[in-house]
Amino acid sequence: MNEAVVLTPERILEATEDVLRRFGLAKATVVDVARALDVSHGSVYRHFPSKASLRDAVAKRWLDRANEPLCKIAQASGPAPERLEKWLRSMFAIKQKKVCDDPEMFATYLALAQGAREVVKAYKDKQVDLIAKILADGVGQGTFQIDDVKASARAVFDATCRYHHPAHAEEWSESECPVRIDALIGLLLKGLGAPRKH
Amino acid sequence: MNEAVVLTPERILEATEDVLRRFGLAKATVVDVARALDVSHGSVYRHFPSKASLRDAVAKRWLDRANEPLCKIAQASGPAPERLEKWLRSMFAIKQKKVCDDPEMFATYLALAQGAREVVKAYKDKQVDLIAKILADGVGQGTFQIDDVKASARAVFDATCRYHHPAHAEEWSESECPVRIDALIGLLLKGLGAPRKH
DNA sequence: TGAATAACAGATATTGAAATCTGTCAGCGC
DNA sequence: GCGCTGACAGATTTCAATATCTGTTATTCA
Repeated sequence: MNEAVVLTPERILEATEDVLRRFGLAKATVVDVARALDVSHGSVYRHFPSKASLRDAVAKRWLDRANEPLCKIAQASGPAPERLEKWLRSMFAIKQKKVCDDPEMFATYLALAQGAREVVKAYKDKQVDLIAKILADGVGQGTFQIDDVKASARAVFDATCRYHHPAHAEEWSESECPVRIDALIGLLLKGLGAPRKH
Repeated sequence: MNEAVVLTPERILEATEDVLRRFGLAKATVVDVARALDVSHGSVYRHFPSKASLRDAVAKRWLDRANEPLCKIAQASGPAPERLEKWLRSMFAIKQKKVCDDPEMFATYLALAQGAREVVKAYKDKQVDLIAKILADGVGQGTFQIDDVKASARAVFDATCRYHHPAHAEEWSESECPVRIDALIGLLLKGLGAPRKH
């Protein structure tokens, strides 16, 4: 009965992800999670005040993991336009990969995210901050001409929403997508005041 | 029994819209439509081969009606940048108005549209064509600098998706929306090569 | 003493039988 | 004859009884 192992929030989150993977969001219950850990479901409530808070924590873990590579790009050095393009393409690629690799799990996390608005908002705000970081670098380098960095970062985030917001995930596999992404990124870079080489 | 009035597709569509308004998409049945027209439901099937085709026709009517004012703007004359801005803002306003005025009916039509992919695709393509028309005018006027008008039109459409795609309708009422729309439109106009008169 | 439990109430989900709906078609009546 | 009807089969939906789940708490046990 796992008597040597203490029950931690971390282990509960791990088990919850397993249960979600196996049963999906609709079928996953706190009782399932407890069963997977071989404890009573009451014990789970000692570490998370509600099922909703447990779901929020899982969502946060997932989003934070997905954000890691983007943080690295934003904090790197180099010409801002290239870095912004790389950042955007990475973001699209990360999402696209998640859908392709395991559409079912993606759907599960998507549904999960819909109930964790606060967490999602923080995640989006962080992404806008990362874009703003790159834009600010570009202004410093003279490659971007921007009045309001924060507002422009938000505009870039909004403008690319078709290729990162999960509501549009179904359309990411269309064949014209890459060409359209190229056109969009080109338009945005030009709008930020970065002359396109070639 | 309405003996003087012939049963036409038009009358059926009218009745279907009424039924949808009253019962919503989930509850609306062909039997309801027939009852509203005081005919047997078999008669409806004389004019529409299936419930799906009836729904498609209703969706098309609705979308076409919504598109009318935008066609006018695209076909008007005047400086392209101003016209594009007006076109985009009108598009946002039309959608936003629909959500505000009757959120329930909007949800109904949204669900309806999800099942009428062909119709929706045609509608979107038409909107991209309208944008392309304005862009081409701008190129002729020297106010836009664009390599590929068609691709740029699509990029503008994609970039503004957050403010016209119904998947984002819930966010349209947020207080920062207007300011974010301003930033987005500014960025796009700059990207199209139109110098902003501040 | 403090982490875990087991029993519990109210809320939510499942299930299968009954009702309704979709789509078809032979026939009625204008 | 032509447009409509009404009855029908199979698919889908409803509904209410039944089971399960969430969140709480008094109790156990180490």
